[in-house]
Amino acid sequence: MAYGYKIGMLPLTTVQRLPSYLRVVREMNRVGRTVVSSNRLGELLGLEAVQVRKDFGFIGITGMPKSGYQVEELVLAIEHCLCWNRVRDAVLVGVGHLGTALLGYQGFAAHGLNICAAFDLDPRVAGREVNGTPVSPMDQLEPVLHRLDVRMAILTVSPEAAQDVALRLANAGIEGIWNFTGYPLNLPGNVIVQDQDIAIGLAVLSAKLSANSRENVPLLLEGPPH
Amino acid sequence: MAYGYKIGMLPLTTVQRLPSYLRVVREMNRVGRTVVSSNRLGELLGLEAVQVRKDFGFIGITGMPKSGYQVEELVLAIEHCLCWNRVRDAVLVGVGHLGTALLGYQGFAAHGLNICAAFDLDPRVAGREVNGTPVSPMDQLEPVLHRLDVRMAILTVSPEAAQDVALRLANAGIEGIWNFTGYPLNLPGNVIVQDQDIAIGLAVLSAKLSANSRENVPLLLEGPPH
DNA sequence: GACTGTGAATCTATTCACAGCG
DNA sequence: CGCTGTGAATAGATTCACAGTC
Repeated sequence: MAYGYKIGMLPLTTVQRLPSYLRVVREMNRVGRTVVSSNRLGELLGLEAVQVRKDFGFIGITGMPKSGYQVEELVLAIEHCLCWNRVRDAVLVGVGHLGTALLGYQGFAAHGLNICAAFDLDPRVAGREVNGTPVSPMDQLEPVLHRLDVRMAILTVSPEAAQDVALRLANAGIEGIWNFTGYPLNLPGNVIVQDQDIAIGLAVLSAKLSANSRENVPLLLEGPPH
Repeated sequence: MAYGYKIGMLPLTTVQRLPSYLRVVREMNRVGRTVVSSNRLGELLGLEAVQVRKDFGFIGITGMPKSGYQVEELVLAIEHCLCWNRVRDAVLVGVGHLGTALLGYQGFAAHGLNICAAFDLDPRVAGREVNGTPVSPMDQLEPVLHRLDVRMAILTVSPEAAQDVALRLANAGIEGIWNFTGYPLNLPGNVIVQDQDIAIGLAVLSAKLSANSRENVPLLLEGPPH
């Protein structure tokens, strides 16, 4: 019930690896390389070659014995899986430090994402443009959303405001929320929430660093995974 | 070889859930709540109660039948696991949109992280302070690092510069790199790299959104996980 | 009765081993 | 041969079922 192993027909873990495959094969495509083996890709990304082959099997890509996979075919197939071959509009709510950074991030174009409007409570921010995107006051949220036909929202407000704003987004017909607030949103089941909690990465790194230190100090510790 | 299931003696998945537990129990502690059941925590975080109990077992916390777990004990134990109860210094390299946002992020204090110095190539940025942290030019990286005794670095340079800068950090004695560049770093095995790839979250959300659309359109699709 | 704690069962993901093909 | 593709084996995470305790 809590887990969510599959997305459509793809394993979640496969979907999570698609962006890194895509980055590499796009670069290969750019420099004119036409084929690549699972072995080479695995080497570049720190994965087992079998895993790469299994993943490509899931997204319906089949390679050629002896030579490998067609680079261009891979680019198109992965973009298709993620819908990154067409532009998806999104709105951003909360133009603080992080919201501003995301509005200025150039990479979204390569991921088919276009932030077409932003919102903020602060009257000093609302009304202006931030990194090229017009910012409206929060009370314009519902009217603007009704005009725009947007399915996705990026939530970068404070944790305290997160739940309220998310509910307003859900009621205004938003289908997917990319939640940067760290607050665990409680929404009707038809709204998809993707949590992007920066603290998780920091937690893993912190724990690894301290496990590393304890290795040099006398303490019981498990060896590396295999 | 590629996976990394355990951190010290804790399962990776448990470590990844610790930040959300911590956020909730800190809030409970703040408002004066002294005990909490696994059931209640699971409900708040969208997890099974058993999972919560298993996780707490791993970090050595034991509760009381009938009443539950001591909130304060949980806060201390989780902070201890993640080393978030003492301050860990870090440097940040690459003061662009994202780097600036991270320098302005107030939440790091709650995670025991203090960014004590930043670096950037751009001479217009280097020499100034950004959100309270002094920014030095890139050629000061090694000298400053030798003076500071810092173990961790936050990498927010462009993907093109990522590998070079990471190598310099590794050579200067940095033990852990929090890598926001999306570029797969290739470093000596004693350096811990934690990738924070924003594209992964977007990929999962994109895939879920389009899987959702296809549900309403005629197409074969698996039901929810269970 | 309402919780915790845990072995066993289940489900998922990764890895192995090897057949098949150009 | 050098590569892909895949059934079988293994490892890990979650969930179930239930015994134990206050």
